[in-house]
Amino acid sequence: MARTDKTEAPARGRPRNHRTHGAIITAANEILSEQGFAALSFEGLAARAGVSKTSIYRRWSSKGELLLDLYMSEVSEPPEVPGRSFPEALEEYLMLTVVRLETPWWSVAIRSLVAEAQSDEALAKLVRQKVVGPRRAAVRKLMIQAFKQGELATSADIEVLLDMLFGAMWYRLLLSHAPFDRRFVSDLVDGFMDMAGAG
Amino acid sequence: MARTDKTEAPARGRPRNHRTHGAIITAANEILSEQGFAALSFEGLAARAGVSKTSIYRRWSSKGELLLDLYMSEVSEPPEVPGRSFPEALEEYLMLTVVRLETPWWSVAIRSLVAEAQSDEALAKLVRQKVVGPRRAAVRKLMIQAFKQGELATSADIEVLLDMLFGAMWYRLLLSHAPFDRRFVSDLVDGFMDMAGAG
Amino acid sequence: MARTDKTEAPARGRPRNHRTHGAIITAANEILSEQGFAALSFEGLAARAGVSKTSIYRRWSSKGELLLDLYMSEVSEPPEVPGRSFPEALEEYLMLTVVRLETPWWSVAIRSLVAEAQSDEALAKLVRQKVVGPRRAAVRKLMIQAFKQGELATSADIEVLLDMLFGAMWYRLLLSHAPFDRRFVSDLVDGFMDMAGAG
Amino acid sequence: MARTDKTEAPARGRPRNHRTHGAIITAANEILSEQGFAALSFEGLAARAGVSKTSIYRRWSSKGELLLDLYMSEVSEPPEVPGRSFPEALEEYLMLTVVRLETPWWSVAIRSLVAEAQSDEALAKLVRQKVVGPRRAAVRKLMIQAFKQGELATSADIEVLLDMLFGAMWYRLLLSHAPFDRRFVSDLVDGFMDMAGAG
DNA sequence: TAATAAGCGAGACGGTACGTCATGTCTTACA
DNA sequence: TGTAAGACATGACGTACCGTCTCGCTTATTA
Repeated sequence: MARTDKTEAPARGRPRNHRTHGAIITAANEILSEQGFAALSFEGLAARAGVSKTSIYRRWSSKGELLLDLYMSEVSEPPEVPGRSFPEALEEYLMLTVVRLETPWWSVAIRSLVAEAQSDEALAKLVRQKVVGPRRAAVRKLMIQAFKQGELATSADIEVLLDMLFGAMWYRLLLSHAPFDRRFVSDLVDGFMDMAGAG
Repeated sequence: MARTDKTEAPARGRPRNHRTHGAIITAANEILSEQGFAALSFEGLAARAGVSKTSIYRRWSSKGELLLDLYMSEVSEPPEVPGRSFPEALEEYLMLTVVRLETPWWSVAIRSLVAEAQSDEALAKLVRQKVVGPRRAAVRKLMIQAFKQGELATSADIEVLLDMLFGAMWYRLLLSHAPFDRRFVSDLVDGFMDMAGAG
Repeated sequence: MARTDKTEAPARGRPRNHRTHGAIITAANEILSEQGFAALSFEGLAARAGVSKTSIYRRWSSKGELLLDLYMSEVSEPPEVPGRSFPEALEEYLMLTVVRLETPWWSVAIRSLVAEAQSDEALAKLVRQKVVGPRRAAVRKLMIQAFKQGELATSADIEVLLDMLFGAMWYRLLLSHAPFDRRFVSDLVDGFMDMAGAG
Repeated sequence: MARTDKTEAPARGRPRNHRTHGAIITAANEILSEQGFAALSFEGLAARAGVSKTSIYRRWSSKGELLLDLYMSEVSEPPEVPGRSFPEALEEYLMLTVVRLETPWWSVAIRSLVAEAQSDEALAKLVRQKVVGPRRAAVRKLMIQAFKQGELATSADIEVLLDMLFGAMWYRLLLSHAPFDRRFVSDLVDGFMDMAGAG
């Protein structure tokens, strides 16, 4: 995360130039799209953005932090659409991810994020907080409601149910043994409801 | 994979020295255990193994290839134990993975392998062939038998069922949002049987 | 030549460290004296000088360039001593070279410089500019004066005369078929005056 | 020199294959013509000639030795043409060298030979024996005859005279400060005769 | 005719060095 | 204090050659 997020900021000395900031973000996104995360170096990024390395290090201390920032800056909260049945709501929610990942940038970003997190515990923690947690929370909320309304009927642990749903998604995304597409989400939700649905 | 796997060589030139080979493997395993995959460089590996860089490049063209070889050389086929019920066989099979991953070396190896594969399609393909595929095949076989014997009763696609089971495993392993332990496997199998089991 | 010779830099960024510079020069001179030019590698030089390879490459792009710099930094202009006859002045001038080359360092340096220039046209050009040209100019000046004052009497082209004198010097130096010593210079000047002198 | 030149040769074991020999020579000449001596490596040469490195090392222990062999194999003795005046004979002799060096191959070969000899005393000795010595001997012979016949009149040491003539040639060849061409040889001989000739 | 000896290609091997790239830190002048 | 520029030590990259070696095989001479 950008280090200025410390909220205080009494603003001493020369203020940060937001054009510098933007140039870095833009260049990073371009490199990510064109060559992937492995090709993203602070050195090359500085050159492409026309910015000094110092200015980048001042904002992010690792490639992972920068990557997470890029990722987060693009995510927006899904609109709550009430009045749906559980399977509809679930499919709609999961579909958002699939649709997003049809854009190569997103695919590269999220896969790199997880890859990077394997050897960077700080980043891993952030990923759990910013990416994994909120999604589980959203679906957990849907599930609890569905249990209440009798749409779900299983004695399995709800956390395990979340693991099975999201796990299947990440599994296809990261291991690529089969397509990660709308059809898959549809099948996944159908299969899940077939097993866990009431009736 | 080591490049000598090109089927049958007619044995020309000076043969490979298996001591050299062994020294590399040993040193690589040590570095992996002690410092992790990020600290594994061909340069340092050569120094530690007392071997020239050329001798390493001759065998593996990337760190990922080497890593997969290290991984594969340690895997052994699980003994077939007949006469079990499906949930017992499934739990036993999945438990093998959990037990293995209690050793830090295994955890580092497999997580690095997947991380590396995110930006190396050739490696990704090998991982699917050597790691993902056989495991799915093994459990698929168990499932088919279970369906026949009436232990499983669901109309969900079998591939989706595999995605949910293995997905949950990988998800906990790679995202670490919750413990990846024996308890988890037990809960997972219980939950799965609760939903998909007959009766 | 060191790359900073680009006229006047407006001094941007961190300035070059002259201690780094000095350490390189010193180490290079030592290696040259002790082991000769063939043993001079950028790798070894960096190690000996306690300096990074980058810092060397930043200054010189080839061993030849560095060598010329080492050579030039040691050369000083010969003092003009007026009131001599032409043969005395000539002998004194050429003798300076012989005396210098009695030191092994000089011999190694200049011979390596010419050797290197055989396959490096950029270096060859520099050698002509910095080494060959000034020496010819100095002796050409003496000759013109000698012609004016009647000390030389020959209709041979002055450039050819220079070729014969300097050529004889380089020939003995590079081919080593006979000693390159004070006696030789003395004989050379005597022979030259015997043929080209007036009277 | 090829190591088999030891004259004895009771010929045991499998005899050398002259096609192998020829392939090496041919390839070496090609590389020399196309890319120069600096680009000539035993490794690359073996590949180009379709020959093993061993086969090359068996014949020549260094690039210099090989180069001298290439050079010598192309040289033929100049035909003695009697009945000429000294300046005519001298010019004809020196002109042979100039003409030969108009071919790039020759220029590269001889310049590389001298360059290499600067750091390889064994090669230097061979060059003196095979290249420098015979040429000096030939012209020395001409000079002695010329002195006897009154065509030369100078008290300068004959060795110094040879140094001036050949020195001027090598000087232009190796330092390239001025053209090394027929015009130069003509001027050189003219200048020399102007100074040293009788009358 | 068998033994012996060398030639030969292929290619492994431990080395050394290459020239480049990226890291993260630093130092400077200027804003 | 931010910034661009760039120096710096470090360390790794992947490649090229070096000169030596070890193989299987071939081609000669000698016993």
